[in-house]
Amino acid sequence: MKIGELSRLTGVSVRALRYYEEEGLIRPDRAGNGYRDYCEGADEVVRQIRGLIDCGLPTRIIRDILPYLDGPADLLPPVPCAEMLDQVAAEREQLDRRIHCLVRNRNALDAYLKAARRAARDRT
Amino acid sequence: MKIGELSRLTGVSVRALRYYEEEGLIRPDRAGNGYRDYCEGADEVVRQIRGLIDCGLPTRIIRDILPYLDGPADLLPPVPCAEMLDQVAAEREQLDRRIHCLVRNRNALDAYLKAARRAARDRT
DNA sequence: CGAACCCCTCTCGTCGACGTGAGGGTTCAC
DNA sequence: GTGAACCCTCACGTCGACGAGAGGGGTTCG
Repeated sequence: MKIGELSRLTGVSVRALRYYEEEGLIRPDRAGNGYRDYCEGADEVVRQIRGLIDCGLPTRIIRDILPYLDGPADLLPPVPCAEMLDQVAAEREQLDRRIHCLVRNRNALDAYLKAARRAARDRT
Repeated sequence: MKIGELSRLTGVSVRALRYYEEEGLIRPDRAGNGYRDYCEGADEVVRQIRGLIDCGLPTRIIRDILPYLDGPADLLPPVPCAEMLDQVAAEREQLDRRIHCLVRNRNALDAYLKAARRAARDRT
């Protein structure tokens, strides 16, 4: 798959895809003419990356945890030394904190919307 | 409360606090000498803001939803016109998408950690 | 053959969220 | 009353995540 197609498939700009490669997030191989050649399933990886960037994770951290997010296919832990596990666990905690923050605020918005809609209904 | 104290209390830099004011996220009043005077509870608001910024929300959106996050105290919906409710609902959906993304990835890390630790245990 | 449409690299610009002084007033302890 | 520790307002610098364009090559269609 060439970069343009991947871009259309994911809604991520060509420039951004090249940037992700620069940052080591994704590694397409190259065709004879120098064109990037993305493998099957690259679109899911890109959506994954986009989601995490939207959630405020810097590319450095995404690069670090991406190997462990590829699903149960390769759950064979690649060289799990203890410090590395600690680091992954720390990132897990970071994600957890973000989740708690977002959930709290989503719930607050829900409560507001509920109250506002009831108020609107009562006024009719 | 002066800005330095609030900074120490929240771990947010003085510069960032001034920036939040610039962006209309928080409105301290001023003492006679021109010093910002933050009210009781400002620290919680600041932590709120920090959390959302860490989660990738731009200040513009935080400014929009902040009025509806202040807890059940003022659940009296301030002027809820229909389009505004739609916009709040849309922001709610945005939060929800981010949450789903983070939860999926946190779970993936959990699965990895579990497998890795089991592997480590089995090898001893 | 040439025009249209891909793709490449490189470089400079931009935007949000601050960091970092410069230059100057305030308050408090001694 | 002076030095240290705050505070203020500009204003410029920075860093990450791209946008936008220059300059050039590949391929496909009529």
